[in-house]
Amino acid sequence: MSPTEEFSKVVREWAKIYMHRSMSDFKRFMEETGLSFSHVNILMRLFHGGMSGVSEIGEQMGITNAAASQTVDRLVQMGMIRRTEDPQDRRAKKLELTQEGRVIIEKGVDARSKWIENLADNLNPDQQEMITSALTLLTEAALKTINSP
Amino acid sequence: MSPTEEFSKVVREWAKIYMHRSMSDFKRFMEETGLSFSHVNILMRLFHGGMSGVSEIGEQMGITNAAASQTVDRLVQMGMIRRTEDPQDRRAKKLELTQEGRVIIEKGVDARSKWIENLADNLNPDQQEMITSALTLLTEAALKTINSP
DNA sequence: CTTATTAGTTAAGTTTTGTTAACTATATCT
DNA sequence: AGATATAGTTAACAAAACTTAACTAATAAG
Repeated sequence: MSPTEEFSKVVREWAKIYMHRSMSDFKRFMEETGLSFSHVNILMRLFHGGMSGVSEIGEQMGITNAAASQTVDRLVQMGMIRRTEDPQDRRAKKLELTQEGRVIIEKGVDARSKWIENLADNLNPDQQEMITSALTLLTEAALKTINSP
Repeated sequence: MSPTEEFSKVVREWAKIYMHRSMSDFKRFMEETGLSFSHVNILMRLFHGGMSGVSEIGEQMGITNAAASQTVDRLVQMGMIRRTEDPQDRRAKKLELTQEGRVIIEKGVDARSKWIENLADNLNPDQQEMITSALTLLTEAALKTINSP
């Protein structure tokens, strides 16, 4: 196997393990909270960096305004999202997580981080440092490909 | 930031980029083929390593036998799966991809690999080698944590 | 000012995906 | 052989997640 093939293979192998773990964590989280994939998706977006409009959510999820409005409404009824009138433009709504919503999502995010910390415990400082440099390199290379698929 | 925190951060950063890319590729693939998440899931499992029973599919997806049977039937009607009687146990069915199914899934898998090869082009041989060692180490460490969450 | 656009909601109906329950056919156990 | 278990299918129905179309309210443009 050529070095590049080897590279390709280990990238895929690591991704397979990481994805498998993330997916099963995600699935368990959905079962525990009674939230659907779309629900978690929306709450995550509000958690990281916030977001204003109902339309924006629809656009990003590739669904109609109406569908987004209904899903958001469901989350409002569950007490996960607070929906208030935007004072700048009173047609629009400002969406943000409630205390309850934030706590639940935080719990999910923390659970995911914990596994990585666990991983670090199985690696000595030199190894951690080497992996850190390697992944930094990889991330930089990936960012370059974003505009050249 | 401590070396371990740095480690944790870059692992998450790389995962974020990789996942984002995988997800949008996956979504596009679903749109192009008209297949649902569950459909692709089943076809992928049959593609990698094959699988026999309808029940096994149900178990792995966390749905009932009946639901698995219906979804499989849908894929048979689409011409993606061939469903034959298992000669060893005539109650059971042997499921495998048809030519058409295999070609479609292969196309999806190839598209995903292509990006990684693209990535390699942005890295010189020394960098590739270093990343290969790092990810091998990381994968090994991850496998150790599987039985100790 | 009045017309058009934009943001969001609501109602009605469809599609997808799942469940439960009843059934067929084969295999296994005693 | 006869009772029981297993693999899968089918029918009837329920829930989730969409869509389209009609509607309200606020803003932007002529």
